[in-house]
Amino acid sequence: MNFKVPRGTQDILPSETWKWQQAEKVIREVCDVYRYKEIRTPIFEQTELFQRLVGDTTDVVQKEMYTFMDKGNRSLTLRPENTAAVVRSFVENKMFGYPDQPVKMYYNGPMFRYERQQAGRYRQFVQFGAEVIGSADPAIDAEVIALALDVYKRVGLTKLKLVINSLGDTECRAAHRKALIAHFSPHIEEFCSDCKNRLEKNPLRILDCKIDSGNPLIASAPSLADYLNEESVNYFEEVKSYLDDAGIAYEVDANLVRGLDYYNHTAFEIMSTSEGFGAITTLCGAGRYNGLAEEIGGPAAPGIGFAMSIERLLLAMEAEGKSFESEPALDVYIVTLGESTRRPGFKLLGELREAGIRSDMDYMDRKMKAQMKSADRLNARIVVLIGEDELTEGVAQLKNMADGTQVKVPMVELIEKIKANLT
RNA sequence: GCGGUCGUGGCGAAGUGGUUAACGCAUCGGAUUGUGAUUCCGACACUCGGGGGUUCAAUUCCCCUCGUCCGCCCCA
Repeated sequence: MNFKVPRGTQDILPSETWKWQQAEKVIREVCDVYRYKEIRTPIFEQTELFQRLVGDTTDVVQKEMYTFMDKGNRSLTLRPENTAAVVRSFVENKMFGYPDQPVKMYYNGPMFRYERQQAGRYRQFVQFGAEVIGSADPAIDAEVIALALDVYKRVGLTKLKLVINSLGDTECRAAHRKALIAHFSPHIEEFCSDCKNRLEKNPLRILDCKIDSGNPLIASAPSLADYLNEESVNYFEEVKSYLDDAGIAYEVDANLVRGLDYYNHTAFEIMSTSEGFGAITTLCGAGRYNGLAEEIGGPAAPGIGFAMSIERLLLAMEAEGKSFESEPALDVYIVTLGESTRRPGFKLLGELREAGIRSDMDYMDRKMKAQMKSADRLNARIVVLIGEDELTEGVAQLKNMADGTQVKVPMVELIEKIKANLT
């Protein structure tokens, strides 16, 4: 074979699509209950949108984007995440003028990041996410968290951990940033090369560094929590109390920093605690992004949202031994014997399908025995057998595959009989 | 971008420097002129990811390359 899927991508085969459809069905149902409406934005956007909103210093923008020039010499990028696009659409379509505020939306679709593949990480992956734009009510933060958790709950996941933190507003982040630079600067030589770069660009990320996590300067670093202003502290307290009221357990991690620049105030992650899940345990990442709409010329419109990977949701289900209900079985398999019976069989097949009965027949010119085998393998509940004799008699054999019983039924009554047998 | 691992039929999986590359599953045909199980019989890789080299001889040794999976960074 000369062709292969591009690295980091995968085919989702017919034998696998059922569980994807089930996962997506759960998502739609939960979002419907929460009154979130689906939004579908393009797969690619202007490169600058991501540079501006996701942030120039982030790994996503610096080394993970699929960027290309189109024939009009425009720089476009396959979306690495979808919040930027949703905010763009919110502003572009003047959703801030909608009477029902805040605007609650969800999306589900492929995202692209140029990374080396490993368990639970792909170059093309599917993210489901929800965004609420227009409200800065701490209750909506709790609602968004609850929505994400409900999806996991509905697919049966229980080994989860919710971690939250407050990143504060721009004012406290600036003060904290200054303090971090002052703290690390004198000793920056002790840190890894990435952290040296982070010092000026985004010192907050040093706290998150896995390489330098043992360095005592990390533990002694000024905590963002100490720099939160009163408003930010109050907001965070409110969010937590809403979670408490909702009976949602969480863990506060002062070092939780998200990888994208636009986050402020509430940040959270949902991780799998299932053993043997692999190195990557983050199922869902999220945060509040007040000010993002203004960043691209829109009005002040605070927002919050999360994104979760369907691949990882499915992996987590597997790790916890959870699965969806199995696919519905084939109702009827038509077995024909002899050339003259094929056309009547095919005609019957059409009638069955018109009646909404899941049915199929042989297209491989198989012998009768092999057709029966096919019916068995396909898990057909009923086999309708038409031979030359049945044809001249105007009947068909109706065989119940579960108990092996077989009755002769006049063709005119066949569909009714089958329906009765299937219920 | 870095590190490790692996690459044999549709799938799983042995194997050896040398005459016809095990086996299991699946598939197809037959034993059974029109019936799903089991059993039995038969069929099914001019070829061992690709290229180059060493050798009388390479699937097996060496190099390169492509790809897989896993891990690091980072993330979903």
